[in-house]
Amino acid sequence: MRNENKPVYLKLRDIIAAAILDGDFSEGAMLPSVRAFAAQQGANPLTVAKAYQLFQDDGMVQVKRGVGLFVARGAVAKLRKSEKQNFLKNVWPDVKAQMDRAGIRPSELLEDC
Amino acid sequence: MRNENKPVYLKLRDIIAAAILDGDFSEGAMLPSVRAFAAQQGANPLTVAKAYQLFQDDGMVQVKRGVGLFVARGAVAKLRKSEKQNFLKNVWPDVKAQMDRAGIRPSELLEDC
DNA sequence: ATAACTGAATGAGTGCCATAATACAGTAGG
DNA sequence: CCTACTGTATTATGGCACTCATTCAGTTAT
Repeated sequence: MRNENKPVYLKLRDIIAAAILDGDFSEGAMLPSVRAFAAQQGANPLTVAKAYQLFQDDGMVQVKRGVGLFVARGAVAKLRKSEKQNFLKNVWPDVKAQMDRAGIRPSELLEDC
Repeated sequence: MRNENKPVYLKLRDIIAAAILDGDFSEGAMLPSVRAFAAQQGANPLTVAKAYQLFQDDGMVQVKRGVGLFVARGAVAKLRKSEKQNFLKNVWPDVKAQMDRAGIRPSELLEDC
């Protein structure tokens, strides 16, 4: 697998990012507290905090100390753009090389286009 | 990046796999010795041995102790099949999910089809 | 025999990850 | 005020994966 070999704090980051992109948390909405999310995911609160920290560094999550963490304005578009750039720059080249080596044609993967 | 965060022995594995799939080493041919390949790649011989070990475990590389490592019969087809199955089962689902979340359409990535 | 090459095992060192146990700091509500 | 909730900092610890230096073991050619 690919998600299994990833550190917990990065897996948590992905879960949060997916939730934000899926609209589970609108902009301005409060995210689950560190302790609550830790309990829900069966993880350590500090590990959750480390995951949240990644979003704070990018300004996608605003912290109101003593209150909670909130999805920043414009975070959804910013996150989607960031995810896209990362995919095109870091993920896709390797994926394409892997496909070429394995002899996989794109038509095997897609129904449309 | 993605290859940068990967352990050296897995990067070496990929290099070897690509070389075999590209036909740089035909079936029955001797692979570079552990020390030679290590020197060539600027890696430690034991790390190279660990990479080679992965192929031995799958029976794609035959070892003649004291002589060298050789590409096993049927290894190319076996390797290509293995790479394909791994891609379809472990890589592609995550990649597709990532594309959907980031709003990337397949047509942005492919010229043909 | 001996030199020069092969792969392989043992053990140690290193760094990241995850956790635990506290303690601290800020905010809201009764 | 006080309680209960927020996020955060500190320190220590255990575990695990990766890497490597050393050494051993097998083969071949001279």
